Amino acid sequence: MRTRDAVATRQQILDVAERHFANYGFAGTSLRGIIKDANVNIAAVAYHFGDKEELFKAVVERFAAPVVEEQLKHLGGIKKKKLKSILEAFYLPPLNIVKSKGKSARTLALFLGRMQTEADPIFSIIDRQFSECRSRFIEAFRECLPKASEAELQWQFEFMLSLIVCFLTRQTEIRKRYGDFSDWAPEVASRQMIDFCLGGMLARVTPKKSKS
Amino acid sequence: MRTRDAVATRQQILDVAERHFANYGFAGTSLRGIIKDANVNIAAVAYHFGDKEELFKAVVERFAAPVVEEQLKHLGGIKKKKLKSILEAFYLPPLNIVKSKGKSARTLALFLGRMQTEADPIFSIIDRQFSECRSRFIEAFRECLPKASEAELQWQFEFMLSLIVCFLTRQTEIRKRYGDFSDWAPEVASRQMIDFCLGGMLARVTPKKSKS
DNA sequence: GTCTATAATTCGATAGAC
DNA sequence: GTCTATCGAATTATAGAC
Repeated sequence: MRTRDAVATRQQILDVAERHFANYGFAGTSLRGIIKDANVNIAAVAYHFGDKEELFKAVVERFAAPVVEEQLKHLGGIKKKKLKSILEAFYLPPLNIVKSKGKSARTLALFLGRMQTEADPIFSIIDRQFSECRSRFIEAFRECLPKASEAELQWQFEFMLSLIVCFLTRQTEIRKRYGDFSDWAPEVASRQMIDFCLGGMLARVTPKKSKS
Repeated sequence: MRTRDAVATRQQILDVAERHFANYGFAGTSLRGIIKDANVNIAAVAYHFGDKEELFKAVVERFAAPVVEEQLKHLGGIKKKKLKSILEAFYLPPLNIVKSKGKSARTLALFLGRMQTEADPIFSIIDRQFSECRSRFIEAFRECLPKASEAELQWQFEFMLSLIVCFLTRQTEIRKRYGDFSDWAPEVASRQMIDFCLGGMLARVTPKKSKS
C-alpha cells in the first residue's frame, strides 16, 4: 500500500486494539501484538494515536460514546420516571449495540466488562466517559426513591451496572457449559436483568422483616 | 539477616504480592515492584515460589482456601435449604474474612474482585480454586428452585457472585464520594446483598406480568 | 537461604529515509 | 503516510559465590 487508506489503517488498529484490550486488559496488551494481528507497521500506531494510552483512550471513546448517547436519549425520553423504565433505558442500549456487532459482539462485551477493573491511570479514562451518564441515572433514581440516602442511590447504580457487566463477561462461560443460550435477543436478556434488578431494588428500599 | 526467617521472607513476599496483584492485576504487576516493597531479594521469589505464575497461584490459594472452606462448612450446616440461608452461607464468610484483616481488608477485597476478570491462563488458576464451591452452591439452588433450568441456575449463581464482587471492588470508590459507610459490619453488608439478591432471584423465577 | 551479577527477552517510543 | 532500524528501559529468570 502506498500513501493510501490512512482511514483504513486507523480503523484496523482500533479494531484489533479493542479485541486485545478486551482479552488481556491494558497492561497485558502489547502494541507489537496489535500491529502483528492488524498487519500494520509499529510506527503507524505512533503516527495515528501517539502512545499506548492515547490508543486506549480512542478505543474507549469509540465504544462508549454511542452507548452513552443512546442511554441518555432513552432516559430523557421517559415522561413519568419509573424504576422499570429507567432500567430499560440503561440496559437496552449497550445490549442492542453489542448485539448489532455480530461476530465481534463478544469482544465488545468483554471490553465493556473488563473496563471496570482497570487500574487507576487507565480507569480514570473510562470513568470520565461514563461520569455524566452515571450522574443522570442516579438523579433519575433519586426522583423514584426520595427516601433513599445518597449512598444507597450509589449502590443501586453500582448493582445495576454490575449485573450487565456480569452478563456480558460471563455469557461465554455459561454458554460453554450449557450449549443453549447462544442466540440471546437484547429484549430477552434485558428482561432477565430488569426483573432481577427491579426485584432487588424494591427489596432493599422496602425490606421485609424476617426472623434472623 | 543471615540464614534465618525463611518463613518470614515467604510471608512477606506473599503479603506484598497480594497487594500488587489486587491493585494492578497479574500482567500489571512486576516482581521487581514486589521485592522492592517487601525488602527482599529478587532471587528469593525464585527460590520460594519458582516463577511469577507460581507465586500468583500461592497467593490465590492462601486467600481462597479459608473462604471456600467456610462457605462449604456453612452451606453444609443448613438443615432445610432455603434461598436466604444459602445466600448467607455464600456472603458471610468472605465478608468476615475480609473484615477481620483490618488494615489490609481493602487489599483482600480488591483481590477477590479483580480475580474475576483475569485473562485465561491466570483465570483458570482461580476458576479451579472455586469450581467445587460453585458446584455445591448451584446444587443447593437446584433443590430450592426445582423448576429452574440449568442455565437459569448458573445465572442465579453468577448474579449472586457479581454483587459481592461489585461490593468489594466499589466500596472504596463510594466511600470517596460519600464519607460515611467506612465502618461496615459483615452482617450489615451481607444483609444489603442478601435482600437485593433474594428479591432479584424471586423476581426471576416468579416474574410478575407487567404492561410493556 | 541469601545475595550479586547478568543473561535473554520484550516492550514502548522515535529518528530518519522514502 | 508508511516503513526500517534501533535505542533505552524494563522485565523474567538464572547462574554461581557466600
